[in-house]
Amino acid sequence: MQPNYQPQKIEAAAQQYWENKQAFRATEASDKPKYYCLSMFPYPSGKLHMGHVRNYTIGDVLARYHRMKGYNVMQPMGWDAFGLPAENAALANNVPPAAWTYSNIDAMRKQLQSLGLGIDWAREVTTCKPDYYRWEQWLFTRLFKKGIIYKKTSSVNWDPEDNTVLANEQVIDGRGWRSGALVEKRDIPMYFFRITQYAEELLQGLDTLDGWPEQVKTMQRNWIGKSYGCEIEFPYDASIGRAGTLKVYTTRPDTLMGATYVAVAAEHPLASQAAAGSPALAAFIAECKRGGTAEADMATMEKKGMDTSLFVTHPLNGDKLPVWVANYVLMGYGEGAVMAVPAHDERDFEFAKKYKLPIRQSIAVEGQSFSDAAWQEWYANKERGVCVNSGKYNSLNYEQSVDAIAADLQVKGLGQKRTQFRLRDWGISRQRYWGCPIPIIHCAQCGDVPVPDEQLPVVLPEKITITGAGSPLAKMPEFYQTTCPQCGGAAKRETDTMDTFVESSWYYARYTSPDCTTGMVDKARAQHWLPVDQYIGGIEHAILHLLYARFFHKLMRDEGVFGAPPSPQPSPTRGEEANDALRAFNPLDEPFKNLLTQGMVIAPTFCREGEGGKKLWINPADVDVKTDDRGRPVGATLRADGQSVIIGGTEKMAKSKNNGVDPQAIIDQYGADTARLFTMFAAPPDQQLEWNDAGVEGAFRFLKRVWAFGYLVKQVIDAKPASSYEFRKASGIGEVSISRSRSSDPKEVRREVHLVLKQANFDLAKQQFNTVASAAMKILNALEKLPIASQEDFAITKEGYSILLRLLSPITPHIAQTLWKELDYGDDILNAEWPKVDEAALVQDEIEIVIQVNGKLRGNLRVAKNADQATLEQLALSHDAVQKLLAGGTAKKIIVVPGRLINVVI
RNA sequence: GCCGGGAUGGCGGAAUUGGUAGACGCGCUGGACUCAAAAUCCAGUGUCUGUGAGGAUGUGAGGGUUCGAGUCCCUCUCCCGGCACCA
Repeated sequence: MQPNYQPQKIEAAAQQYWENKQAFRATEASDKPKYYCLSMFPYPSGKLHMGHVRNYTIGDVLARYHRMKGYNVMQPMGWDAFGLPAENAALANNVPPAAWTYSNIDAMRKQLQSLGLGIDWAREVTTCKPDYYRWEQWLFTRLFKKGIIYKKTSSVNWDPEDNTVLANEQVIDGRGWRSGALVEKRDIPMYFFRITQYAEELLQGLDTLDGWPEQVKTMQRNWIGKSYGCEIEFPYDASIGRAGTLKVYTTRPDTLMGATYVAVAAEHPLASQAAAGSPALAAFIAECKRGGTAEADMATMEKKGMDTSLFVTHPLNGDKLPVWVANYVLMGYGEGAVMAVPAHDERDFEFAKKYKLPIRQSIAVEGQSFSDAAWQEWYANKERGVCVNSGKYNSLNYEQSVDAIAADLQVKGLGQKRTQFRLRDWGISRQRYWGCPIPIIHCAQCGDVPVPDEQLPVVLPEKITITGAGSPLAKMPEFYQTTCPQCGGAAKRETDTMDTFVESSWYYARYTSPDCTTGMVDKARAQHWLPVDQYIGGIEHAILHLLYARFFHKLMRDEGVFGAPPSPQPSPTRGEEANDALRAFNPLDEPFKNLLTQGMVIAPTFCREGEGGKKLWINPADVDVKTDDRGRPVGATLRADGQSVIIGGTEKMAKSKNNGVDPQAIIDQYGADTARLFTMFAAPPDQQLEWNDAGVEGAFRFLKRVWAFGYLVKQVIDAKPASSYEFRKASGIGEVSISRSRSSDPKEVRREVHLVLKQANFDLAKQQFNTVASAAMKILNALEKLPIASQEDFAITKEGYSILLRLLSPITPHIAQTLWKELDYGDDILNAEWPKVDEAALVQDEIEIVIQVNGKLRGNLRVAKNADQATLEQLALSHDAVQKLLAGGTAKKIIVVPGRLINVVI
């Protein structure tokens, strides 16, 4: 055994050992319970970043821990290989997206392997390969025939200079990122997944996900946004062109009597109709169409509107209400029109003040007085309000007035109660090249015809030149010229590709049988491995990816992909009790049983002011930070020139701030175990992780101590000592006399080790790995204090060290495996049993309890473990500090918390 | 703007869920070893005050509940994630 810790050497050897044994190959043939551990697959950008290291280390810790706990673990890896960056790289470097992607995958696979992850690489899935996307196309054609996929027009960001659709991130301050042209909204036909048909099930399914963070479920609930309200129709007569009704949806029908105007979106038919006779209005509508489609922009822009000079009739009181066009009303939401109640909606209030529209109070709250001078919080309160100025509805509360108003609307045929979802259907058409081709053929005779099974996959041509303008496939006749599968006539293939969220919505299922050539998955293997027992990924995926994957799972279930009958679905008509039975987790309904969302990796930033105030960002690796004699930073200098630099904030590692740390550099210098230990130790998984070079050094130092201690144990083992003298000689104590203080008492050390192990088990259950790492440090600290001067000392040391290695094994597998074997604990720590707490070792005769006076710490006492309450009270009262504060008086009350404290109230 | 989080020493964080705030690590200070440095080891380290034992104070800000609050309630500030075409 080497006396020094040499990570490069032992990591290569351990990885070779696992490779030779095919240690991480997962098969269905096992009598152990299965554990499917999945980390979100990466986009193959070409370089591993710290976020990946963190994500995959967390997954690997869970996978290895469960293996030692006796599970048959499957941990796969693959590539989310379609997407925009490949096209951007093609533009920048003149490399075809396919070639760029495949070489990135090769580079990243090597990097991931150097981290020592326990991955079954035989299950690797690459989404840009036809054998994967073929089955996505297959599902598409089924869903198209079923009507789950349909076509409609929808708004996109249009760059009028490049004649290209832009992604939201390509729109910067309302302009195209490359052309700089002002972006406008343009309506184009797209394919949509009817996810709204599953809204109710997606909502109710959240109740079965006990293993998901409450935070994520709340975000999804709010995103789906089920609301209870009314649809209301405002009639108009032939005086404005032709007679009809304007339909709106509102969650506040109780305020209907306070409605003073209605507002429609710029794209609404009534708006177009009014614009025909008004150039000013037409100009305003054109202005509304300027800018991008991102919701955040729409919600933060200044609220603007214009009167159409049209009027509609209030359905209950017959008032004439003006129709306005407003930029904050969106055609894609609800009916594209809203009734405005300025007195009880903050947005309508602002709008009414700005355009001097009437504000009419229709809700009152006791003890509050209404004034239209300024908005007050209570105006929108629906719990405490009652109707006023509302005729026959006066003094009714929210529920009563909604019932009464809905009933009256229904009698008139002008409205009814309706539940509504905020969730919109999922548009998946992309006018891009590097994505999965949409398997549709457009025939002048037969319309949109799905590509027949025998013609799948529709293969994306990989030899191509990207220009950045327009859709490349639309310029390739050899791709789009085809014949109609139905009539055999000349036809045109669809040239749009699918949203890359489609590929990432079912990869978890494909991993169960990546080689299956007869369907999306092999039914038996999918049933064996699904659901994913533990899914790990960034919190930024809390809504979109995780919602789409849940949706896809249900689509596959209903298509019979898993080969089991679908479970009964929740339905409002089944009643609450019937639905209760569906609140238990069902692997056919939900793909991910447990979810862990990790925080981002952040790092300090440094910069200098360049010309014109432009900031030049400097990599932290090139900076020396000076501190005062207490360790507070007082300044920083650039190592290259010794001149000072500005210390910026701590931000997400990003190219734009030049504060990234290359994981490969850390692995090369310290080894994968150090990188893994630091990322686990520095913060709990769900929090942000601040990168810190000194902390990395600390992790490395700890592993060196672990190794050195192992070397010492090995020396004692090899010496085969038979007497106290020989133990002392072998462990290096020699003749030095030992005073057995509490920290060097063998029984106390053993107690400490088992106590820490107990806490570590608790922390592992909470998935709080930073304190598991600190538990390992505590165990080593305790063992180092115990002199090995006897057989008993050595037995406790060996037991403690075996616990330490097993605790470390999931986090730093290479060093743990190497030492496990060197010290003859066994051949393979992967299959070692997880250590058990010896409760007998924890027992103490005397315990320490705290004495408080009025809740303030005043001292402590060592008392017999089973002292009774009266004894404890007496002991507390006779305590010096308590006597002093009592000053001869008596205690009002004594609170005894068993095993913890006594609080004397005076 | 809307939805969801977060804030604890010089720094990352801990506190078994209302019971000793600051575990563990980093940094810093002093010491040992060394010709010296590195590495390693030992001791100390929230702040203020005191020679000292000690005392006061302290978990983003302000208020409240409680014998007792980092933890529960109310109000506010700042920071982060998402907002449907980045993945």
